[in-house]
Amino acid sequence: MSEATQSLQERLAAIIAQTPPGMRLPSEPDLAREMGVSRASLREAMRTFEMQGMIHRRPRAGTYVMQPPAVIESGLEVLESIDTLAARMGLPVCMGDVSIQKRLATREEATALGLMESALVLDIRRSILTQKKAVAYLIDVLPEGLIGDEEMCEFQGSVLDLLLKRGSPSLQSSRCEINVIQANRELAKVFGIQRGDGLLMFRAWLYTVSGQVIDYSFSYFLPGYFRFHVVRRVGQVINPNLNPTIK
Amino acid sequence: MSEATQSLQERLAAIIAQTPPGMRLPSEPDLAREMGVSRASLREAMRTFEMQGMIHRRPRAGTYVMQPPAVIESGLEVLESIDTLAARMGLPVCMGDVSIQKRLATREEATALGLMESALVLDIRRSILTQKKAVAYLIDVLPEGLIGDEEMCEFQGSVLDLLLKRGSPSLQSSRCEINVIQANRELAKVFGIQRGDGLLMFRAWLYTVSGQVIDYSFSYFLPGYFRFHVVRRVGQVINPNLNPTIK
DNA sequence: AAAATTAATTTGTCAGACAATTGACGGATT
DNA sequence: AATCCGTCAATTGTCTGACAAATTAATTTT
Repeated sequence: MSEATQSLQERLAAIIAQTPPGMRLPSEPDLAREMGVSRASLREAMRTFEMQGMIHRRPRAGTYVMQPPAVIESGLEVLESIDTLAARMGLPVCMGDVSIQKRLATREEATALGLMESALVLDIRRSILTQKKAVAYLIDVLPEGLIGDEEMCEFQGSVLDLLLKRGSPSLQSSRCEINVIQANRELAKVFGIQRGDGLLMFRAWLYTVSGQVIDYSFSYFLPGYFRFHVVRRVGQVINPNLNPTIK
Repeated sequence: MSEATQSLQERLAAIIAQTPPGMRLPSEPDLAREMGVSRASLREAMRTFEMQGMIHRRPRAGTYVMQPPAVIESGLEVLESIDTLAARMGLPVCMGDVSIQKRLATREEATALGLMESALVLDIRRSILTQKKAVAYLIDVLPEGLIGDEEMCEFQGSVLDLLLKRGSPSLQSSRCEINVIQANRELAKVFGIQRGDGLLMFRAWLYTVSGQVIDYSFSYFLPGYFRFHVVRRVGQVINPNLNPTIK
């Protein structure tokens, strides 16, 4: 997305945010003039927010600001590191023991990352502490060689943040599977809980824009310390039958 | 969204789906001519799919079809009933015991639904069985009077499907909070598990287009029978500071 | 005062145009 | 023969101006 477009979207977002829910926005010609862009460009940006359910366009009547369904952007649909999340939730956290090792990929990991079975992977494990108590345990598995040793030195606790900061390869999205598991011995020890106690688990595949998986991760969370949510939409997403020639 | 717009989006979705990932789409003038719409309209539709990450537009180079990140539309971001989900996953399910009662709202429920503390609510509880084993337990709390008695007769197991079928009030989205809890006595009995065993829990607020909550629900899932996932995007969502005049 | 008519708005769509940059092609150079 | 470089068509981003259809407000009529 171009910079100008980004700027237009941000400015429009601000205008929408400053308009009380239920109120009508200025008409498109007025708003376009006011913002110094053409009506066509404005309409494209409008479509963005219509997709997000932030505005509702009634033909020949006007464009209305919707009641914000809580906070549309603060849910799981936006990918951010646990550290960033914890910081935003006001939870004072620090990184516990870090374990970094190179090893052979398991079959599961090789499949997930699209590697040969004998490939080497980088295994990064660390816990997140709050008040000296582990509340999250994160395991990232990446193809070996992706991150240089000198880069590893400035590892702050988040593989995602490191990749984002580096800027390459460009990341697109993460597929995150949500599960509940019973703590095994390793996890029980990490969290100081009983074996068999329930833990929230995310299994995630991090995709680049080219569609490759460059991070396969497991995240375990002690119940009660994190609050994840998703905004689910009522049938707005167009759902074509996916590429039959490839499938 | 108008019907013509819907049609254009569906046709464009089909074209995108039929184009192998990585390939370039026809240029905008060509595609617009081919589809019989103006370039401006086509670009608005394009923006929709760019938002979804299905295409990538490179200025002065072309529009490229992205590798579909697994199935973008089958995650939690689309709101569908457990019954619909189970059916799609090929899980043969049936509805277990149903309990419907009118009662006074608890303080928590009154807050969630925006009702007076002494208001009446409709409490619907039911379990979902597969092979005579409970795998999910659903509790919906709605304002009393929203659903008529005659409508309750054709209750098939999903409040959401009932509301969607009726069409009014128009639903917009659901805010779904994800948690893990330890089974209490009631839940242990329902699922036939031990007290303290971990369960996946969704707490959800169902919003109408006018921003009102019309369903406050708790859903409990036995681990292993359902697979929920979310596609998380890397910073595409514009995040304005929400309405300061209202907040 | 109420109803009917009229006029002004507003979104949806279209056609045509220009700018800036990319990427491929051909030619020149080493 | 291989490489480098300039040229040029192609493509997206953006703009201007316009019209249709329906809604909404204002005006007129009964």
